[in-house]
Amino acid sequence: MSAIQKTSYVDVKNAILKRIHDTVWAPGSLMPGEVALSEEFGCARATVNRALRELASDGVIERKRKAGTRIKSSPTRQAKFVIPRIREEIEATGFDYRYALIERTEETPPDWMRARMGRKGGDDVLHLRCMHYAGSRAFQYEDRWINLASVPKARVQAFEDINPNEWLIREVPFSDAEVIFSTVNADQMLSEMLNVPLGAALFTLERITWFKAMPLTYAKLYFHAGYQMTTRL
Amino acid sequence: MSAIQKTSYVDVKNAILKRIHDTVWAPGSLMPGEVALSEEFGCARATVNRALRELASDGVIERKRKAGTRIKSSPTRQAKFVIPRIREEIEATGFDYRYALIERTEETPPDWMRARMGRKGGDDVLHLRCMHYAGSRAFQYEDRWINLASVPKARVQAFEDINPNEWLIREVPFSDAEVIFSTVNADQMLSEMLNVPLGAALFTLERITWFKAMPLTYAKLYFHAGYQMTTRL
DNA sequence: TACCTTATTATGTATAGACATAATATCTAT
DNA sequence: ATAGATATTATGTCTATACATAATAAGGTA
Repeated sequence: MSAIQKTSYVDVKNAILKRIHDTVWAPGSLMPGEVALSEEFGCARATVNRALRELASDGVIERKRKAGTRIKSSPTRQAKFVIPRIREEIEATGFDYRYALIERTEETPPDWMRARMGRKGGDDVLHLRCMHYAGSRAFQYEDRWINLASVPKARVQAFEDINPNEWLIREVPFSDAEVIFSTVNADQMLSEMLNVPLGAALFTLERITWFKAMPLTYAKLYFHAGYQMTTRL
Repeated sequence: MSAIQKTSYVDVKNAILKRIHDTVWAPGSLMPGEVALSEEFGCARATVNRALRELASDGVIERKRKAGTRIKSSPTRQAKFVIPRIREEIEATGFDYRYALIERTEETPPDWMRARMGRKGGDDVLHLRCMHYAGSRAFQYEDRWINLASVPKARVQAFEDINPNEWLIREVPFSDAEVIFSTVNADQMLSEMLNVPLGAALFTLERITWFKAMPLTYAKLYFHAGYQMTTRL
């Protein structure tokens, strides 16, 4: 009835995960090479390779050419967080998304920002302060700086009808980004903007974006009180 | 001197990303199939396949058998956060890691917890309250519940010399986990434990872990003031 | 001993060909 | 027209083979 089942890369993955958990292969130790494993499991080396490649990207093992593959002594469990576009995040909950520009100025970047973005931040930056609403409720306050040396087109953009993020995604490609989650107590300005008590704990997301070592933009997003980010692993 | 360079899956990836950004292929639209692309790029279908597979796992495109591959209309940028083991996180900064158990009780789970962990939470749980220190500084307060129905071994474990996380990782395999980042204002207890002012904004990480629909453990971790999580994409 | 050159080796990637599978499109009998 | 069987098709995966590359080990020379 059933033909012989070929061993899939998923099977190999599971078999290896089981051995790691049963400490057949101890943490930190070297495990057999791809050729040995492919013989043992009765499959092609490419199959083992894919299994190991995925395990490595999952953070379970570490691979080095010639040196071989070893079990990570501290399996760095990693969580993938989807950073949603705010319009979709809000519209997904059934509310209308509304955006408002509060202030738009051209400045020379403050020192702390220059430090964050690297030495290339010597030029003028466009500073935008804006709000994002879900229906009638304040959802997020955004503090945005755009490097005018690397994004000159921003100088002639009003940002009154489109939010900086959507505009940037459409207009400017980026190569690297850094994301920082942290918290802050609401100060006077934030408490008024987000309609929360003074001192409320707010979730913040900072994002710095580069294109090949050239800083493009820095944003700090302050979420409404009670905001949370969820993921499964 | 230099032989003809074969087109790598990285090249294909980049070429496709460029086209998506230049809206050669509009968001939501169908892009050419693997065979067509492999002919165009002059490489094997497997090469294109790997490029597309990775782009899909990066959240740039969506693939379905027979239906084809289409550009995601909202490219869900995702950030991979490494959730470090606290001992390593602390020792990496040069401080000594110290752990202290504050309280260990067996309880019936409160309603809010039962709701979080699913219906299987009807049994007894082990409730642990503990602290993690970096040198002499309070680093993290941990509120941990362990489902004794699914982890009976925990009943005979004192948790005085080993922290719950390290013990669980070693003893209990899990299949699924949910992670939630949020914030909270320090209450009286937290302000004393973490040595922060009353009301300070604290970063919190909740984690629920299952093994095949069976809830194993729920933990809520409260970090010291100023804690932040960083990642690059 | 210190330093440079040269194997050696495990992983990394590319390829052509084959079959599997899921989802859609088409055809057929009622 | 409609429900069910059948064909078609794009992706998904496995195989065997080949060559590339990085890192280590081994060997030889000053």
